[in-house]
Amino acid sequence: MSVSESKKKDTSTEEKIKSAAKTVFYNKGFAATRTRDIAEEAGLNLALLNYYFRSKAKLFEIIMSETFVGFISGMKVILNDEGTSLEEKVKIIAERYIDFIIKEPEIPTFILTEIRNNPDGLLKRLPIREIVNESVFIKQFQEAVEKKEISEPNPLHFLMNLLGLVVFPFIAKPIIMGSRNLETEQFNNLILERKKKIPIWIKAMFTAV
Amino acid sequence: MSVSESKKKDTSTEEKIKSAAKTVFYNKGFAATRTRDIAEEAGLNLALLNYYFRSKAKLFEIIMSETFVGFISGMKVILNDEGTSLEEKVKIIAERYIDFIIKEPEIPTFILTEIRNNPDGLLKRLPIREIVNESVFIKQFQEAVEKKEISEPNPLHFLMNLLGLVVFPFIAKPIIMGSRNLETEQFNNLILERKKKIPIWIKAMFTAV
DNA sequence: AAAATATTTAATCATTTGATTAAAAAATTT
DNA sequence: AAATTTTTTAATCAAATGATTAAATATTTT
Repeated sequence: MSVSESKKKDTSTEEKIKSAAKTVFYNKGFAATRTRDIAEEAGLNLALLNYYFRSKAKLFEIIMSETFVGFISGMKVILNDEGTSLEEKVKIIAERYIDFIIKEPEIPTFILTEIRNNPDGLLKRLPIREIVNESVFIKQFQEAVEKKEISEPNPLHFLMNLLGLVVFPFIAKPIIMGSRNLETEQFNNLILERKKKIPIWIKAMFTAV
Repeated sequence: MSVSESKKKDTSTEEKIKSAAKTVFYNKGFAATRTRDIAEEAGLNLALLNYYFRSKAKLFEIIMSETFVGFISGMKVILNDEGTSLEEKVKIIAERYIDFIIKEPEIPTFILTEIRNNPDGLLKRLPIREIVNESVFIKQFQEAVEKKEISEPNPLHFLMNLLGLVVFPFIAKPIIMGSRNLETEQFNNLILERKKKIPIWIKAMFTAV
């Protein structure tokens, strides 16, 4: 494939629609999104949407799948790395996910609200159960509990706290920004501080005294 | 007002509509809710909705206001109590909010998603700025920082972490329940454990060594 | 270049959905 | 009990919205 071909594909109509759909779906959710919003965002005729993707639902399905896979699949790899300690895993998750979400800050709210509207359908696709039940992380956690290095026996609390610390500020972003009249840059700086702080906080929370 | 009158009012058509609207709006959000869903949930004719509340938007407005006030106003009182220490405030917030949300678990997601869809309009109504900038809590926090009892100088991190630990599990509820095939009761037990744990975690995170 | 195929557009359809209306029924007042 | 007011219902409207179609344009293949 030539350079011009690949460039052409990047900005092809199909890609334009997908990109516009992402933007609109992320910000408004499925129900509040009009197909006309997507067409307008893409600068294209409405009929192209159905020409390329057959229906709003199908298009959404594609966006959602890609988003979920992009968000969660990395997690599985990190949590199954035999070469990193528990502490290192926390560090890597905090850093990578904060960087990832800063680039696409609407994703957490998007995922959580769309799962609310269709829990069964979407959850089947995500390897959450494997992560929580069979991962290297879980083994390491249980070992640490046995060695009394960790005071909390339930790994679910550990994961909830870690993900909560990482993700919650993005979900509450409008409230946080409104509470102190922050601009996006200030908000992002606040969040970036947390890349270093979260691993320290988690360590303080869970290491047995 | 007689007993029968008050009982009648509790189950009056207007109350039935409000109650049904709460249920449907909480679970699906404004955009995904059809006025017909509300009428059906209430077991009433669709036209009654407009007869009593004039429009879907007006009805939503009422539900939302009541929900927001109920959720946040208590917080302001707790954080402005001169008679409780920082540590006690954390304990009270964790306990009260977990009890509150267990009764209406959809509220956090409802609030956060509806704020996303209309940040300016709704945030004006909430006394977030006063809480974060002028509360007794803030004074106590700053004193503790000066006395080097607390290592983290920014109260926003403290509040984000506290609220994140309390609220995030409810937002991620479908994922958490799906991850281990939990029933609602098991999920609630997991959450109830956190009433005691969160104050301990917060203390561990923030007390200077 | 001609033919065939793929893409795009404008117009239109059918359904959904928020809202209204006029009449019926119920409750309240006189 | 009659008159009046309030509440409820069934039918319908109008706008929004997802989707389709047929024709026009562009691209690719022969």
